[in-house]
Amino acid sequence: MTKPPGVDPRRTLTLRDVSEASGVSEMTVSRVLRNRGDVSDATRERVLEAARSLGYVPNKIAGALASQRVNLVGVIIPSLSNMVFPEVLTGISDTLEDTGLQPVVGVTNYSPEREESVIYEMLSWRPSGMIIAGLEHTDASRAMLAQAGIPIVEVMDIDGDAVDSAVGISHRRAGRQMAEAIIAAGYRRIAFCGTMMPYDHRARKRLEGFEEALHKAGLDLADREYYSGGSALLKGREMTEAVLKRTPDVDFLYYSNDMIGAGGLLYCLAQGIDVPGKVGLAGFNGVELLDGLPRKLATMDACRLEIGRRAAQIIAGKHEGVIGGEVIELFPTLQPGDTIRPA
Amino acid sequence: MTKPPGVDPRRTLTLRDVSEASGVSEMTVSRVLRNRGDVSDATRERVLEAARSLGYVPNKIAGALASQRVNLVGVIIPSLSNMVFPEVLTGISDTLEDTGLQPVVGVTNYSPEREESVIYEMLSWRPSGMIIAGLEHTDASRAMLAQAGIPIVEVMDIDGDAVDSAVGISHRRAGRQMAEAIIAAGYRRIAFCGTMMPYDHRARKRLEGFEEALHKAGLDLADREYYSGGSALLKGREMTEAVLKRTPDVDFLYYSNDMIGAGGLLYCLAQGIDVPGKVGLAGFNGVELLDGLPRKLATMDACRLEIGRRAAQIIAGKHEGVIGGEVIELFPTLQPGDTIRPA
DNA sequence: ACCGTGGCTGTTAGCGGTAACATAGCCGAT
DNA sequence: ATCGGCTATGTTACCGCTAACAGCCACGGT
Repeated sequence: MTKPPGVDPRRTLTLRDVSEASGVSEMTVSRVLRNRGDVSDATRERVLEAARSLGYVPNKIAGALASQRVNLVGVIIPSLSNMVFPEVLTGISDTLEDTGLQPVVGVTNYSPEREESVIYEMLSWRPSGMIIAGLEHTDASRAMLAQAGIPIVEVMDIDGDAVDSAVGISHRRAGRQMAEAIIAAGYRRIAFCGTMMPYDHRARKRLEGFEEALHKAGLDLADREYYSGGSALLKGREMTEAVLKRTPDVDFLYYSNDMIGAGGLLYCLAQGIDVPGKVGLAGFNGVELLDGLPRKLATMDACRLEIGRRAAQIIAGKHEGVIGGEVIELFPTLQPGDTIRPA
Repeated sequence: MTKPPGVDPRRTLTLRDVSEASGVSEMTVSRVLRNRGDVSDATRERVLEAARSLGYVPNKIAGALASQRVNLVGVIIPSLSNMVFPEVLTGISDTLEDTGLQPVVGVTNYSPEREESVIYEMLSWRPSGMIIAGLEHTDASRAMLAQAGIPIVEVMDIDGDAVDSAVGISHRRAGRQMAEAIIAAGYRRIAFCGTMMPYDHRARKRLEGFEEALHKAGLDLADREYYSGGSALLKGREMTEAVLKRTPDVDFLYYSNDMIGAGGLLYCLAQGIDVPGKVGLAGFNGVELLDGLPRKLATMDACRLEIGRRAAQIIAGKHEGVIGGEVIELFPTLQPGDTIRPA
């Protein structure tokens, strides 16, 4: 808050101002504004009227300090441009809505150091709980979270050890399932296109599961291509072109997300390539965007809304007193769409 | 992590704990942790070591109350799923990065009532400044913002009256310019597809400017179609089909945003419609997504990053002492792409 | 009349920091 | 030796609100 020097006639108001304007003690005003304790209707009316006419806005900083209670829940995610995370956020907000808790978002840009400082910053506001994407954090981050004495929910992923609670899917399993479906459909020359980001652990785990299943079937990735930055749709197009030129006998492309998958799909259609006959395609996430494409891309839903909801429920529940970490695994369903040929 | 002295091992730590552990006063610890004032190197080291080994995280609530300073900037936007707003946010974060200020996001879902309560909630944390999308707010909202005694920047739009400062483009003018370009290219049977949302004031203003320019040229909208909810890409496709079936002689479709425009483009291409020969198309926003489409959609950049940056600069500047509302108009450029035929 | 009771309101003492001022050494200049 | 001027550290008084408890008053039962 900027404190203007000198005597400011528009000094920010305090309980005292409302108390003087309504002729009762500050405590009574506080009670009225929080709907707590017994206050007579007459007094309540007078106080509310005074507060309204003055335009009083309570100071939650002081309130939080005095009551040792903060109705905020920190939510830390890697990015806002991924679409996946806003959806998780939606699930969180919806569920928190009627608990009196409020989400506060922090973004790390997939950087562990940045994540560490965002965690530190958030904890310094003493939130009631924390929801954070992923299970991979720096040692310092984990220590801070563990020490904080508040419920922590790590979301999206359950392949690893949680600090406290976790809600998510097994990306390794998801990758495996997709590979199995692809193999079952008869594809054999399978390539992968994905992000270069070393810190997208979930994409990495999907690929690991995917390759594991390939190996089990005696196969290897026929080709692979990575990108970073830029328009995902465009990159998908470019990577697809690169792979198909370099390894013409590829008959399936597995993308680390739907956006690049959509780019690949548009490329194939524009080139007149028979999808899914000559080349099959699959992505990951089940983003809404896909509904508008000329053909439906095979994908797996990442249960984003549900993850947000369950995470928020855990926080809201603990807030009420429960303790102890729990791990909730959700199971994504494979949506074959129109880009894997029927087995 | 060393176990802190005292009865409750998991009690949250305070300055006093660090002070006792390092043998100096709380004040000195406070100075070290904020890098303020003169502290000898020896003491500094000792304090930092103690703080680190205890895992102390300062309590910003107490700090803010005592110092009357909060390094937060409230940012209120209608939605996170629009892509436009995350980009504005990026501009804001980037600029705020090295000012010690930190953005805190609130989402209104295009509801004025929700906006009002988000404003109230945010102001109750006494932020250093506030950035809020749009110029249209309830009377109560405007009053709160005006009274708050902090810099307020309304962003995206400058067609209207600002509470304090504003940074944005004229959507009315943007609509007009697009109409003029379309008319100049020889199109005459022009239709509009857009959102139904009554509170998307900027889309409304663009349409108003657009129609104004049509009227000036003696034209009227040949048809119009609205949607709400669902996948924008899909809706664009459906609306386009509906318009072209209902009014077959339409030769141009103006979309209220790029996403539905992209859907329309994909539909036209799939139908083998000659774009831009038989039908021209244009959207609005200049979203990155468009780069990946088979053909480039005509659009106008909404200067989102720049808006975020300038808004943040204003807050950061005022924070340093400057006062007085300023209005900054930015000028979007028309990107004709491949979907308006050359004039 | 007395006391207990319950409804309403006020008083006191912090919450965990920080601003502002006070103080203790230590130095060199007088 | 004295003093002023540093630098490094400590002390005090809040910031604006709320938990916990204290006080007051009207009322009804005995």
